[in-house]
Amino acid sequence: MSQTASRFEEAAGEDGRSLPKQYDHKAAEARWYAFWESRGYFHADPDPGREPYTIVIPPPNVTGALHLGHALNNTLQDVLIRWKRMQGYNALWVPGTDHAGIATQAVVERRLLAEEGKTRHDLGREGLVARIWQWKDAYEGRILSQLKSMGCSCDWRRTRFTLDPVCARAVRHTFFRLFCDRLIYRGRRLVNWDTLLQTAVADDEVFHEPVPGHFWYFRYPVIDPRPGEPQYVVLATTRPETMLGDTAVAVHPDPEAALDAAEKELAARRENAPEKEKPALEAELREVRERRTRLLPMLVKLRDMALQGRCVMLPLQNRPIPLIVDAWAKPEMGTGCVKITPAHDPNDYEVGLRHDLPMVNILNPDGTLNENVGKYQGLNIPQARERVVADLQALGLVERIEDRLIELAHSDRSKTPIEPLLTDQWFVRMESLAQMAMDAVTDGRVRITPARYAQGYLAWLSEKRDWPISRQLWWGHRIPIWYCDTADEDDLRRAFAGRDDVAWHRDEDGSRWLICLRDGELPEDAIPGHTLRQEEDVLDTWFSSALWPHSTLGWPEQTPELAYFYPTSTLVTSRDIITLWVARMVLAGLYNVGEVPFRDVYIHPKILDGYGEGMSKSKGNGVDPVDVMEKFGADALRFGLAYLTTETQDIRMPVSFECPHCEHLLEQTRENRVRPRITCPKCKQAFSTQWAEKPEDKALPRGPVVSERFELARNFCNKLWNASRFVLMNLEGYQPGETSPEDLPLEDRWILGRLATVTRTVTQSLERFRFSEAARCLYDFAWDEFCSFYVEMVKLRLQNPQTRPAAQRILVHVLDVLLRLLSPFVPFLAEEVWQLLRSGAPLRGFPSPGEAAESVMIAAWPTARAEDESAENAARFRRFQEVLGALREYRMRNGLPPASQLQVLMAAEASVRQLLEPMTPYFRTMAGAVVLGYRPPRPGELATVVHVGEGLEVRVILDEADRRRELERKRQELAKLESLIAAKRRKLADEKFTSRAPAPVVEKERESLRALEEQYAAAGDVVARLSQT
RNA sequence: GGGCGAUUAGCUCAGUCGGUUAGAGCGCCACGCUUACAACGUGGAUGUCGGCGGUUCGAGUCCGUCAUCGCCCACCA
Repeated sequence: MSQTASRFEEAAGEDGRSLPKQYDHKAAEARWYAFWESRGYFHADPDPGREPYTIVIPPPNVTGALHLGHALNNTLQDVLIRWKRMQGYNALWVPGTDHAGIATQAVVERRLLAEEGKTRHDLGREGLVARIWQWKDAYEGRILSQLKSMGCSCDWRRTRFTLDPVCARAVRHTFFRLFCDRLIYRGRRLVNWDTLLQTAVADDEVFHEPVPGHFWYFRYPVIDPRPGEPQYVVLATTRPETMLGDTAVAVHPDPEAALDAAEKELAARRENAPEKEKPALEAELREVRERRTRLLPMLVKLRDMALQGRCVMLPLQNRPIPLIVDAWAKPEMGTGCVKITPAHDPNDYEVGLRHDLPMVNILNPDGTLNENVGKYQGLNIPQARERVVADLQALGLVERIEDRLIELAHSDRSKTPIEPLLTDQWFVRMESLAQMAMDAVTDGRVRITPARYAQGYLAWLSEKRDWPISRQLWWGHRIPIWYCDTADEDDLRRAFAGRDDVAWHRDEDGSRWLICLRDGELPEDAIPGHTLRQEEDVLDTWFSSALWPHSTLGWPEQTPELAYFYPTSTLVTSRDIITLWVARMVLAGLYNVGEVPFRDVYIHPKILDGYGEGMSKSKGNGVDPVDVMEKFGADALRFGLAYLTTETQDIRMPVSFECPHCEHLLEQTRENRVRPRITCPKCKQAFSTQWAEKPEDKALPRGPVVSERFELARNFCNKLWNASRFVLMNLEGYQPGETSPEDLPLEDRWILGRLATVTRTVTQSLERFRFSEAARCLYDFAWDEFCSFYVEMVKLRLQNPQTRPAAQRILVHVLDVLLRLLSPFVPFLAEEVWQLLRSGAPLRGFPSPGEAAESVMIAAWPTARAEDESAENAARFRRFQEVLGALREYRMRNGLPPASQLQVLMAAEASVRQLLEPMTPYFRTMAGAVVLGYRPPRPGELATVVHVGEGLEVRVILDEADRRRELERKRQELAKLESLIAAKRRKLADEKFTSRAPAPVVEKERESLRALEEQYAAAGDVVARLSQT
């Protein structure tokens, strides 16, 4: 026995009597995690003799500490990995963290500015990156320790970071291969530009939010209008400043046909629309028709002018721009024509490409206007907007202004408005890669659970939009490209002769060489006589994340780990990164390794606050799992989360501040959750929150944020602890031995049968990722069956030296199996009890004893003993439970004092009597009822019926004082039974039912009617007897 | 605009293949500290299963529709 365990044994005492009445989670957690680690239980190494089961962690961002969503994600992974480990799989859980490029750099930059008033340019690239590494070290440490305190059984030797040398090598090899395969290219494209962080961001990193704005109507003068032609074109915009970059005005090629089509569509929609929407559609329809008279003639004229190559004058810039013909201009919208700003709008960009328009970029990377806008240069966007509108107004070119709510694109990271900007970026060509990833799901090589999420995955991939992978940041994998403008191809061939780790081709516009290197760095003078310049940009974080399942296992090296553990088994993640991450892992795995990265993807629910909003740092409604563990324990956190993980529902979790002074719980509201300090309404003392920044706030004790929804799990843990204490306190004289099922009393055979069923249910639930189902099954069994019945009943047998040994063996065995089933959910508690049980009962089992494993986490997962399951035993035990329940109810209803004894008469058929007679002592201990005999009441004996079952009537001897009340109750009962019986009879008299419903259902109804009639007869009999004087 | 999910007790949620009188935890009421457990025990009260229509012998469950809430995708000069 290890030192840890023997010291523990001493502390526990010999018979468990000195164990505390409340489970001390803190002591157990520290003790057993260290024990597991010291034994190397979390380690997994390739072993051809065993089947692997692998999970790679979704690497948490090093931006900050873990929140409750991570706790859920990792709890579920640990449940799976512990379960599979116990099933005998060689179970590997690879841990690690993600550098989260843009997010982490943004956090560190923000802090740098707040605390030191410096920007990244004050530190320079190296300085800033060094700062971020410091930050990363601190938060990585904190994250890993949070995972450990949750009990996560990761193989910590294999901890990876997406920016570490192993992952970096994988990134470089992937980039190099993609480059050689021409699947990576550089091009000038319109991208989402974050002007605060000054980087491109992907569509996925953009969210839309309605903000109040305006619709401005401007007039662009027509150049040299001919008679009958309009003097100017009216255009509408929500972003006036972009007009400075306009290079055309578009009009539809056939405005009349377009209006016809629009009208037709609206008319059709109106036909099918529900009444409520009809007025709105009606109005739209009128509007379109009205346009025919109001706008159509002019649109036709403008179209003709466009075909003649006519121009309008762009005001303020005094630049002629062409009228063009393009179907993008919808006659049914706006003013019917549209200004084209190719460099600052995605749709206009497409128009610009079609018509080969100049693309005038008007923005600097920081969001100020550049040299292309003359006197507006240097203004920021709001300033420029104001000036442009004012200047146009002064020229009389503003027709009108309307208020309007605009769905404005914002950057996920900086929360500032996104500007579409034309820049040089790197892209991955998605066509073939996306198809591979789609096929993997459609043909079932990757299974997504719940299946409905496959739809979004496929829809997103089917767009096959190229993936912008460059980011103008400093924190990340630098793009391994060197530029050379001056060399010719011969120079390159000579310089890199014989090297297979260098590849090159020309830039899209042919102006320069792009040279890609697989490993290491290229010196500036790698090509004699020419100077190389390295690309400044870094790669999108998801580029390295996409490689995670194989890069963590050592790819591109053909490591034994890669060969053995890849493809991994299950990926557990949340739905918001199915496209960003899951899809990209699938395509990267297929491209690099030629095999899918995982067989199963399980998508778990999201944790929401009491208002149904997602939890986040910025909202201030986040919960730190450490706070929950501190208050309730790691096991309660885990069990509580698993219990709440159902198929379709997100987890709604109202949260409270806990006053650190008086433990009062203060419900968190939208209003109070962002305050730096709160005064407890109960004890009137102040405490600080996560928002505390001022020293005087920070000095206050912190009020943790917790949720009462973990109480159920905490109470359950305590219940398990006390049931275990009971077993441990009754181990004296325990002797392991063979037990034959035939010798066991009903309660033993019942609990063994239930144990088998529970074992099968829990196993099947886990196989289908039904975590809540598994947890509920264990909860109900442990509490309502093991504790409330089995333990209560076994107490009697433990007192009798004759029956004690067998009772002990079964009791110990049931606890043993239960602990193993619970162990993936509540590993600390299970281990604590397991070790105590091991010192008192090292040999145990049914029907034959065996030696208990040295830890529950490496014990064998139970298998259901089908031969223990007996529907007959279950039914027999249920009869006992029913009688017991009826007797208890009678006691409570009549407010009998606890010490009083019920006197019971049973009228029973022989078989029922045979069943109930052995239970006589239990009626006494569990219901305070003495069975006087198996007979009907004698004449004059005052009694009432408390239970009627098949072949059984249970009566209780009545006090004269209770007669009236009981009479009244029975009369009410009769009335209720009467209506039930009437309904039942009607149903059975209905020929449609009896002829069409399946025979067993009809028979069941008949039986049910018979039972009701018996109850009715019995109650009637009681009424008759009690009514007599 | 397209898609997904939800609506069951005061609150948070289960409810398997359509089949007895619809469940749990918390909260509430009554009684009880009985040597495993008051973080507990025993018992109780609480329901138009969102509305309407349909299929069916039978609907919380299946279909249609409406309402409300949440999420995702696309788009809006």
